[in-house]
Amino acid sequence: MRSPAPTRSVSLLERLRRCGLRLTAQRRVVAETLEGVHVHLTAEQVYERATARLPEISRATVYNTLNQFHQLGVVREITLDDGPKRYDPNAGQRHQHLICERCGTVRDVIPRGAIALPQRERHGFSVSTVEVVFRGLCPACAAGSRETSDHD
Amino acid sequence: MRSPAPTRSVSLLERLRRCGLRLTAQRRVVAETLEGVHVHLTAEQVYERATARLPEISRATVYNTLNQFHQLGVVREITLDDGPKRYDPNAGQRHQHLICERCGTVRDVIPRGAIALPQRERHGFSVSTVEVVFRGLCPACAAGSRETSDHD
DNA sequence: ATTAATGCAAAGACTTTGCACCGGT
DNA sequence: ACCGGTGCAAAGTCTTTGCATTAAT
Repeated sequence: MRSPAPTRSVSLLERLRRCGLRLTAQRRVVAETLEGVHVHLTAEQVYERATARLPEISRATVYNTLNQFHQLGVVREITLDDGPKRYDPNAGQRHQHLICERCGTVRDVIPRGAIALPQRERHGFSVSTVEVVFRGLCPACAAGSRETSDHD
Repeated sequence: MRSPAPTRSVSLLERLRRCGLRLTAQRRVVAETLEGVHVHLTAEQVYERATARLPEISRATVYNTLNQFHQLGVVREITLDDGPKRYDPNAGQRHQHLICERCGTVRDVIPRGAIALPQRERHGFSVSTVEVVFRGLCPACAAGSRETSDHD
């Protein structure tokens, strides 16, 4: 095959620069941590992984950074029924979530058709967005055994 | 008109008794508080309203009670992106939610058709439930003025 | 009488914040 | 050099918990 296309859509880091944020080691590490996985991590998990690459990083910075990313719209926040929030680097791209009820893993799924609420069922609300969450068991958990999360 | 039908589906309280829970004033008040509104309250709001009827009630009891109700499946928990959980007395009945992005009000809407994820987009997950949240502005907020919640 | 339920306050989980120092630009 | 960013620890928000007391059955 030919050389891998550099079309790899702008990296998180590049997008950060464009937003006027300084390119610090911490932000780089947080961004890389998020981009490297296709499941959605909690702030604590990001902190753990970031610490492996950059031991001095602090929790506060991880939280701050994740919030900044979120505000910039480059990362999405996912709130589960309990436990901490998770962060999804795949923002911008409209998508829905698949959550494993056993291990908590969160994955993206690409949307099919638009889901709309009929006028008469809107109770007068003006609807702007729709979120859909599918819950079930991930392959690993459905397989029977494991209880762990983080099937990277 | 004739006398109102007593068909009023079993009350929360009655359901509690059937679950073997003791019928205390606290539980009665919490149940009544939840049943009286058609928007979904936070634990704190339930506590406030309950206190009006039963001054001695404690926050702990409100939280405990809401959790019990949830575990019994008579009340549903709703987690927003931020802020505290909300409690929906309309469990059992399958429905979706309409959330006002300005004031945070949460209302129910009755489902239309089932929403399914095509086999090929399931990433191996076995999907058991689907949750849909519509976000927008409630009539009051859309109207322009107010910023308050709790349009009972 | 039994034993679950309550109230209180302390603890816990998760997240944000104030401030002095550090390091991109 | 400037000023945003970082790290630390303290504080904040929401929720749970331990234990002595109270009350439903």
